This record gives sequence, C-alpha cells and structure tokens, in this order.
Amino acid sequence: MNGTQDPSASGADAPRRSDATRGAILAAARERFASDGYERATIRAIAKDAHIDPSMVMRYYRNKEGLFAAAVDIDLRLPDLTGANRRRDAGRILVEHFLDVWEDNEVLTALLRVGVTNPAGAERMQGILRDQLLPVARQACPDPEQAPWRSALMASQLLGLALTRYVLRMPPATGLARAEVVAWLAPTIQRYLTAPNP
Amino acid sequence: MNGTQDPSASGADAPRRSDATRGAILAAARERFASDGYERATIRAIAKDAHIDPSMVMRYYRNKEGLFAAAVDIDLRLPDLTGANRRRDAGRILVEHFLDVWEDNEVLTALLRVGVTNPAGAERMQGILRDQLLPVARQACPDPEQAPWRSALMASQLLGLALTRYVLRMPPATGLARAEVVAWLAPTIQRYLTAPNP
DNA sequence: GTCTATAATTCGATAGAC
DNA sequence: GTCTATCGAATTATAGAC
Repeated sequence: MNGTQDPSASGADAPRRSDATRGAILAAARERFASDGYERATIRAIAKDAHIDPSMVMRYYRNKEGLFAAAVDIDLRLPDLTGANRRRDAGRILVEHFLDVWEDNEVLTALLRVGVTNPAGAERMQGILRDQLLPVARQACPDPEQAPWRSALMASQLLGLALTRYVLRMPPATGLARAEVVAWLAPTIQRYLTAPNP
Repeated sequence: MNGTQDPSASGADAPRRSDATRGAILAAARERFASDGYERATIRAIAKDAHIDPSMVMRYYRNKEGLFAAAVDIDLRLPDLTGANRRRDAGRILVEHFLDVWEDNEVLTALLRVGVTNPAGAERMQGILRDQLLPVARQACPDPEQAPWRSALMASQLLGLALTRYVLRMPPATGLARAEVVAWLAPTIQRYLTAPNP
C-alpha cells in the first residue's frame, strides 16, 4: 500500500522503467475517479490528462478495474493511540487526523464516490476501514470484543462528515471551521470509542 | 412532492391517463437508481422492469434526467418538535424517524447514490435537507441563527449512518440492532441540536 | 398510445505498425 | 515503449409506422 506519491514504490515488485508515466496515469486517475466516479471517469479522459495514449493505460493496468485498484491503494497511517494520555484524547486525535487526510488526499474522495456505486469499490473501502480503523478501536476501546461495532459507529460519523463536507460539499458543512468541526465531533468519536454501553 | 405511492399526485397538474404506467416506471426507476446508481441504471433496464417499451419512458419524462427528477421527488415528513417534552427527546425522535424512513424507502438510497456522483443529484439532496431538516433545527435549537450549521452536523451523522448501514452495507453497521443505533446516536443528535457552543 | 427501427455517440479493449 | 486504427458493444435519443 502506497500513498499518493512515489510511484516507484507501488507494490513489492522491483522498480520498473518509466514509472514516471505510471505515476502520471495514477495521479490523473485519482483526480478523475474522485471528481466523476467510476463510470464517468473514462480511460480516454484519464489518458488525456496524463498526456499519454489511452492504450498505455491498458498496457500498464490491464483494464479499468486494475487501474482503479492501483489508484486507490492507500495507507491511512492512523496514529497510535496507546498510552493513557492519548487514549483520553483519542476522539480529538482521530478527528484531526481524518480532516488532515481528507483535505489533501483525493484518493479517499475517489474511494467514497466509487464505493457508493460500485460493489468492488465498496468492498475496498470496507477493507481499508477494517484493516486500519478496527485495530485502532481494538487498542483504545474498553473491551476489544466491542471493537467491531464501536469502529462502525465511528465510521458512520467520520464518513458522514466526509460525505457532507468533501463529496456533497453542502454549504453549511463546508462553512464550518476546522476547529469547530473538531470541537463538535471529537466528543462524539470519544464516546463511541470509550463510553460504557448505554 | 409526493412519496413513493400514488403516481396520480406527481406534481400539481391534473391527473393524466395511464398513470398506472407512469407509476410502474417510477417504481422501477427508483429500484434501479437505488441499486445501480445513475450511470448504470439504464432506461432500457428500467423499462424492462416496468414491462413497457423504453420509448415510453422518453415520452413521459423527456430524458433520463427528467425521469430521475420525478423518481426522487420525496417528502421526508419530519416530525414536529415543538413542545418542551419533544424538544428534550428530539435526538431520539429524529434518529428513530430516519431509521423508519431509510429502512423502507429506496428513494433515499437512490438519492444518496446518485448525489455522490451526479451534481444535479447532490443539489437535490441538499435541497431536501435544507427544506426539511433545517426548519426542524430552527424549531428546536437554542438560537435559530445557529440552525444551518447545527443541521449540517446532524446531517453528517445521519447521512453517515445511512451511508455505512444502507449503502455500503458494512457488516458491523448492518449488524447493530435498531435499538442500539438509537441508543448511541440519539445523544449525538441531541447534542448537535441543543448543546451550547463548546 | 404503443412499438420498431435506427441515428449518433461513446466506451473499453485489441491488433499491429513503427 | 509508443501510437494509429478500429472492433464490438452499449448507450441515449429520435422518427415514424400502426
């Protein structure tokens, strides 16, 4: 899993020639998938953005599905929440981290846009949350056995924020200052993560 | 704005002949838009589901966009929250109402799926929330001037729940019992609606 | 009102020259 | 490695017979 940079590190294989082209394709693909969704993001348009021939995309990524899979391979790098101090501030830390990640990472917008329409995209989004948010919940919540549904509650609020603020771009949601969002959502996340069963 | 029933009431015009066909088309369109999204829901498939000819769809609704607009015209019928008792329970009432509406109404799933990809769909979803959730917030929140961003916070949690539970169908989110969802989310909504500025 | 036929695009994917 | 040309399929939308 790689971030948005450094195409030479995509996967465990040895670095290939002309990774510059591959990187340009992936960057263009992320933008198109993020803004248009899976169906409307055409290989032709992506290739045009990357200033290369459409057939190159097929050559490198086999088909559209392969291109998408490569474009949304991402590591959220969720912060470590072990330690009493950080566990107390887990809500604030998580909300701030999610705002950071979403604000300058179109990969997540693409993933959400596609996950809503495409079953494979939904599966991949679930996988990322399962592999990355679930362990965090296991770390910080009172009973590790409750981690699955506690992380589901957190996901509902965090993805809902992303949906209204970054995807639908609803005016009142985009108008909220970053600090206000943190102030209102941090207690919610903290409660979903650590509060006793109501 | 009509609900999912009674095609003869679609719009302010006089009832037309063969509203049965129109109703069948709208029902099929809602299902297809909900399950496939805007792009993949083809007029051909919708017509086939409704057991009519594809050209009839064009005749009745002009084009695909017109069909979608007619299919997602909906009234959420949010409950009245005036009165001290109901204002205290506003969070629980709203969460329960949203669960009711989402669980047997594929229109909202369709609207969310399309709103994420299609700008016109996003606009329509914003319109519904603005016209229906905002007044509720104005009724029940301490300062009516704060209603816009308070309703945005509520929308982020409620739409996030819908996203994870009904659209992405993430296992831990779908596994939560209705009562558990209400127990966890009601305090969140209540706080977003009535808590003083943090 | 209903259906057939088809126009006009557009897409993903392939084959092959250079 | 790169590009041209194109196939085959699918789509929205229209025109017109019955």
